[in-house]
This record gives sequence, structure tokens and C-alpha cells, in this order.
Amino acid sequence: MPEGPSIVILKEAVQQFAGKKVIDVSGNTSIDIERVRDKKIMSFKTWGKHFLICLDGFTVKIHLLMFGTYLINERKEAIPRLSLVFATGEVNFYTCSVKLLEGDINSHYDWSEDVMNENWSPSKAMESLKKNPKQMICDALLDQNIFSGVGNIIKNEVLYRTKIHPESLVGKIPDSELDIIIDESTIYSFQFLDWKKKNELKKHWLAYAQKICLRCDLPLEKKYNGTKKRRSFFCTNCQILHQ
DNA sequence: TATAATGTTTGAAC
DNA sequence: AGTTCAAACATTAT
Repeated sequence: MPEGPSIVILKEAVQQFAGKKVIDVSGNTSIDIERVRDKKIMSFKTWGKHFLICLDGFTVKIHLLMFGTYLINERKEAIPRLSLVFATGEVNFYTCSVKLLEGDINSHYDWSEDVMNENWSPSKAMESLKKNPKQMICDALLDQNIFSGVGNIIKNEVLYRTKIHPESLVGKIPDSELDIIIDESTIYSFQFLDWKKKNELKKHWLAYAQKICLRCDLPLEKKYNGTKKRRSFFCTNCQILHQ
């Protein structure tokens, strides 16, 4: 379910509960959820794929991992991992990781690493890339401390758009091309957001889960690569391998 | 029905 | 001590 843009959608969907008091809490998470009871939500934030429920003095961090889901003002049969009830409605999370972060949330996150955050810093991303010149770009794009929020779909689409072979070594890719990759990571993430909201994301996939290159009509390669061993879809004819 | 999928952490093994 | 790797978690669509 989740790459960064999907978590932004979640944040927008729960805005109705911002500033509201949690009047009931339940769920099969192992954290001490009673701490949340009767507390007021200060704000909801996201950092990449992390969904953050900020309260006074601590934060509940939710990660939907691969299969996590949520329902707003709705329930399903399964016991929620975490359920928060407000006077005006409720939000239920299933199959996710729930953790507590103590103290000021700003001490836990560098917002400039999140490609969808207003403090996103392309220059910091470039700096980080430079530290690992032997890393493959397919791995670098999935590094949540460089491109927080980017997942396997965004990775594949960005590399296809920028015509860079996923196995290209970061240190061998010209700076001008790295700049374009960094820019596209943000641009595509926001397009992903728009398309996802309209429920038409898949329609716009050019590489991910596709079989034929739209540029040259040759079959796309489909391969697990990088140390992260996530699937890449790419055109060996159109995407340049820098090595 | 077996498989693969928008992900991450953990701890054993090397 | 640093890395690499499989396992674990868990759900749904094809």
C-alpha cells in the first residue's frame, strides 16, 4: 500500500481529528496505548513512509510496511493494531508497525530528507549521494535517509524517466544527471499523489510492472538488483548504464 | 493454489 | 567489528 504519497493522503484524511481528544483507544499493538487515552492530538505529520501522531511530549509512529491498511470512520472484522476513537469519528490501523517516540518530534527526524516535505533539500541529497559512490542508484533511491518516501514504484519510474540504468554506480553518473534524478524524485512523488487521489495511478506507470518500452518498443528487463534486491523494470536500450 | 507485491527490522552467520 | 543474509511480520490480488 504505501510509498510517501500514500501516507500524505492518510495525513490529509485524518485532518478532521487534528486538535481533537482521543476518547477511546484499543488494539493489539504491544505499545502502551493507554498513554494516548484522553489526550489531544497536537498534529499529524509524515516523514516519508512514517505516519506521525503527535501528542504532548510524545509521538505515535505508524509504519504500514508492505500490507498495512487503515479505515476512517469504518471498521473491518480484524482486530485493529491500533484504534483511536474521537467524539466525531475514528481511525483504525491494521497490519502495521506502531512505536512511540519520546520528546520533541523534531529531535527524531531530519525533515530535509523527505522528498515531499517543504524542507526537502536537493543539495543535501546530493551530498549524501556523494558519500557512497560505489552504491547502485537503484539502492540509493530506496535509501530512506536520502530519499525518504521513495519506494519501489517511484524508484522505477524516476529511473525510466531520467533514462538511467538502475545498476548505474552513483559515482559514475554525471552530476547534471544526479540533479535530474533528485528533482524527479520530488516531481514524480507529487504526480503520484495526484494520480493516486484520482485512483488512476497504475494508468500512468511507464516502467513499473510494464512489459514493453514505450520509447523503443523493445521488451523491458525485469530483474532483482542492488543490495536491496528489489525488482527493477528497465530498458537496456534506452537507460544508460554508468559504470 | 502458489506466488509475488508500493517495506523494514532483527539477529544469526560469515 | 563490519557485512550480508534469511527470517519474520502479515494481506491480498493474480
